[in-house]
Amino acid sequence: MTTTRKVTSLDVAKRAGVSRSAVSRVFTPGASVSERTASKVREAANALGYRPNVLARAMLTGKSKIIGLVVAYLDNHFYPTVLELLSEALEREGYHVLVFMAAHSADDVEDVVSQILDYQVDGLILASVALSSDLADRCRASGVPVVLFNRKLEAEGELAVVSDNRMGGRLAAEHLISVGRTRIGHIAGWEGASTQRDREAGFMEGLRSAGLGLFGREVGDYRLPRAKDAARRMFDTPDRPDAVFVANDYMAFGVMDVLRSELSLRVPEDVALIGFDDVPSAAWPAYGLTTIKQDAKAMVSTTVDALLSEIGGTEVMSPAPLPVTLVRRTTA
Amino acid sequence: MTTTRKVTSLDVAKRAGVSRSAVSRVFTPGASVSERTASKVREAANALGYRPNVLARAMLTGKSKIIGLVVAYLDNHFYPTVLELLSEALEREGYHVLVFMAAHSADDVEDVVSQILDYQVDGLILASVALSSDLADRCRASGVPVVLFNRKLEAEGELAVVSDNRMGGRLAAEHLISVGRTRIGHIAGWEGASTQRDREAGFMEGLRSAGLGLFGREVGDYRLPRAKDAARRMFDTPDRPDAVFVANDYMAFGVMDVLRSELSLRVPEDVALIGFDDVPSAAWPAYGLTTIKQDAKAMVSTTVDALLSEIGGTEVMSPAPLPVTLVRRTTA
DNA sequence: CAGTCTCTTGCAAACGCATGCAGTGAGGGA
DNA sequence: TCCCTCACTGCATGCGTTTGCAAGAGACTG
Repeated sequence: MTTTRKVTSLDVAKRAGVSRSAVSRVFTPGASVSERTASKVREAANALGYRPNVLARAMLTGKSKIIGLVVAYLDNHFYPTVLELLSEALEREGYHVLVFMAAHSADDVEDVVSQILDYQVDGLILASVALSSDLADRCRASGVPVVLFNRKLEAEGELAVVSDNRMGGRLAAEHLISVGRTRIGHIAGWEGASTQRDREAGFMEGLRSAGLGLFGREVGDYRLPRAKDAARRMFDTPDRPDAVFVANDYMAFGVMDVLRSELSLRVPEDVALIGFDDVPSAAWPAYGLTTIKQDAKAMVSTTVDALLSEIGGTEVMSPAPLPVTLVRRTTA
Repeated sequence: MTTTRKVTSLDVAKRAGVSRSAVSRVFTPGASVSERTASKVREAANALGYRPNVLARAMLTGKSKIIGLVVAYLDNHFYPTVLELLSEALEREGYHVLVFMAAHSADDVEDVVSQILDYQVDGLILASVALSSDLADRCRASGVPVVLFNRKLEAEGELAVVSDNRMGGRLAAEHLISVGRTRIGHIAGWEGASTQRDREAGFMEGLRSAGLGLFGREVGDYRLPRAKDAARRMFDTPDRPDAVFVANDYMAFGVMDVLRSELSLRVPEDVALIGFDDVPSAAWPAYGLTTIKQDAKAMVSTTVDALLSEIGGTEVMSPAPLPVTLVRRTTA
């Protein structure tokens, strides 16, 4: 195995008969170089297969062009979609994404963010994970802008991009009511999440406006097995709801599965179902899930805009919650 | 906004009353430091919130502890799963994952890999993307080990981790035959992929062993809309197959959807269906997809082992194709 | 008590690049 | 013709680390 030495700007400089500075400038947009040396350098660079070392550049400029992304629920199809969009959007801006999986414990997030900061990331996106205010301080101290995606912190002034979850919950309630349901239950996600709190608050508002109360409530923690258990508890009884608002699509699939397959209930005839997110598979005919759509594209582009602005040095406020819409399919 | 200066090893050194080398050694496992200075340094580091700058370390040691991952089909649930496993496994070894999305064009892959190399990654995992031999050379020249995941190159001696796709195809054929089907079709994935070629080859072998030929064949390119079109072409006719082997689960869902929802065919009564991968949703009752299971965990750990070995300097050969198994559910 | 060995520690030299500063030459105006 | 301007270029320094080398400090042996 021929251990090919790494080719540096000096090699290129020699071959092109110029100084290291010259080749550096050729690869730095906006620097002052004559076309003549530029072409000499480019030629030499191509011949040698030279490309600037991003890490070295990062040390010097303090900009690594990498964004840390921590994400927790990759089994929920909403997040792969988001990851893809995010990655594309950031690549378009010359950034790249360092991905970190967070277990769901706060300790783990702590740990993970520490590691991320070691990489001198230019920015940090936390998708569906909570951030201790302690940690937020550390980030701020490191000068790393942070934006929370699909989660917000009540107390702190953290930058957060969210949908109008409250309105979404309200829409869900109104829709179930509009199709004539009256015994309406709710299967909640993880109660520590702002999304859950907001969706449920809006949902309760909606019920209340119609003079209805909640017929039943179980917690699914945004996890599939728990959601199925929740469904079993809620429906394996004669006195059951005729409609449920499930806090996200992913859980709704599980709920629907136990309803139809285990309990032989018909959806929507026996029980109407509405979810939240509008993940791609919600549209698949096997589910045809009626749901509240979060506009993932808008969320992503808002996130990227906000983050890049902060990186650029302009302090920015959390954008308004993004609009959600009811997507009516067959389950309600 | 208080622009907090970045805290360096020198700051810690001063505070602890030692040299930069000392603090460096404290953070370098296996270096020679007395417990006394070590604790002084640790204390100072904690007080200042110091953590070594990974990028600076990377420059010097040449090891960035980051692995580039390029991935193309994130909508196919197999890959989020893989990403999660991969990321966890690598984090356990002290590595982190820089993710790059590749469009499906070869040009794009070229571009993407170039960018990855700029980050001085220690290794490269290409999931379901082809690698031009030109590019492979560039990587080798940079001394960056590459392993292909779920795809192999016929010609080159590239490191590749794959399942026994041929055997999988054969198992699929044998199973469909064993449940009494005789008019058996195939909906193929992208024909440029080795997975497709191997699965189909094994499948054809299986048919041939039973004296059967292929009843029909369409191409779905591993994309959902194309797979649905393929299904429409294959089944919207009186003279249709009574069973289909779909080259992966993701497409199989689409196929099943058009069969049941558009063409009112019953699965498996009218047509039996078998997929490949065993993604999580294959087990969901709404589909209950019979399929050939790829052991994602095994694939990932083999990949990580191979990559780390190569990074460690020991030349390693492509491992044998990993065993696959038939998972029988309700569609065949 | 001198000699040797082992354990620590600081010094200084890298790593690959960007950039302020000063210097070069050419061109243009007076 | 002279001087000023301006576009370009090279030098040298610094980014935050790691690490070979040599020197100091004990500890131990004979």
